[in-house]
Amino acid sequence: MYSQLKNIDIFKPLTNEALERLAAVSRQVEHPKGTILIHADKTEPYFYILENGIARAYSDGENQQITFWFGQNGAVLFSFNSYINNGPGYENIELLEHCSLIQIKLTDLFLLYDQHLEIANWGRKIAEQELIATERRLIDRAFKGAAERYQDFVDQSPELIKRVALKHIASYLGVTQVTLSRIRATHK
Amino acid sequence: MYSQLKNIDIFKPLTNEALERLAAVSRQVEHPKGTILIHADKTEPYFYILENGIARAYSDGENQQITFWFGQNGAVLFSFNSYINNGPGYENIELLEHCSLIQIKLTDLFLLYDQHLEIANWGRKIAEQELIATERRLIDRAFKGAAERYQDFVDQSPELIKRVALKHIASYLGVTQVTLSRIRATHK
DNA sequence: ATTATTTTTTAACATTTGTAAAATGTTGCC
DNA sequence: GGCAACATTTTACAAATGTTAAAAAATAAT
Repeated sequence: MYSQLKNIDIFKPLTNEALERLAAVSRQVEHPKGTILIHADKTEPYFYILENGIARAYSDGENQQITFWFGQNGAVLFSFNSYINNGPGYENIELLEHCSLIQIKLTDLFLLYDQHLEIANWGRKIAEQELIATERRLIDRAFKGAAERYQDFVDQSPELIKRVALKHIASYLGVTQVTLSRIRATHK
Repeated sequence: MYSQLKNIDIFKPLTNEALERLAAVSRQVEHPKGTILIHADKTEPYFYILENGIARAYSDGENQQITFWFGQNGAVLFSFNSYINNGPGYENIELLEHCSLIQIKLTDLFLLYDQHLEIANWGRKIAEQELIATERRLIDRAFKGAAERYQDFVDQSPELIKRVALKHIASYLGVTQVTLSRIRATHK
């Protein structure tokens, strides 16, 4: 396990000693495309790191499903509210392809946070990086039109454009699929 | 300083020992209404906790200014990108009233993060709470219309409605001031 | 108190985006 | 191949929001 974690970007800042502590509570899992790894309204007990494949987080509304996050190689994947407040979350996470993941039980991870300074700071940085990315998206929604957001997405996530259904990308960008189609028809 | 921090919500989970370590690097400051405490495009060296008063974070666009955050009693206040990546940020933070704040130098805080397990986890939780709040807002934008977002804001932040200019609230809610006026005219 | 300045509302019109439904394209399976 | 299921685009129309400008109201300054 240790030698496997070593190759994943998110673990690279860690010393060998910290990595071993994490490796001791990690195990590798694989799940087929279509698996719902995290369920809304449940307190989910696991934290994952995506080794291979892609996933999306979405919430269910009245008559729509909103995708608000995509994860690729190296992304951390967890129920925000289970992880942060130990309560049921609002998001589902679906694997869009066959995925291999590192799985860590949240109780094990929390124990390490309370015991190991370096791992606590590693967890702090994970939250901070997610935070800054999420706030950037909120601000981009205000400053950029839908067409520009689409273009940014194409530029910054060429893999996702190829591999993810446009209906998911549309809701991620904050528009309907019809609007996204119109944008694509115009800007090419 | 120690006895002062003790009364601020955000410090309450801490043990006396940790609180003393933080108190040792904290100092109280006051600034008048209108002060720009954090400047966009600058690496800001301080972290603040708002003791009294209200503040907003905003970014400047071509011909508009977008407010994307409000802080009240107990809020943490810092340049995201200075704090997280030690680089210049994108936000300005303006005090909307005369404010008293606790000021901590980021270099001092980072030193504590690297020395003190409890404080590292305290910092982790700060980022996590901001993260979950920010993501909730992003999702609310997708599921709720502008009128409902306004009503939620009125319900959840009655103080801000009273004390903050509507033009700032409009951009916080993701609409123009004209649209907010229309919503207010209809829903009363 | 009066004037000046800023904020908020209102109006008219333009634009964008949404909704619903049909048409077309794609994928996988037998 | 051909059918079924699903994804994407297109069309026509409706609704929501934006833009610009001006009036009204509120706030601050002298």
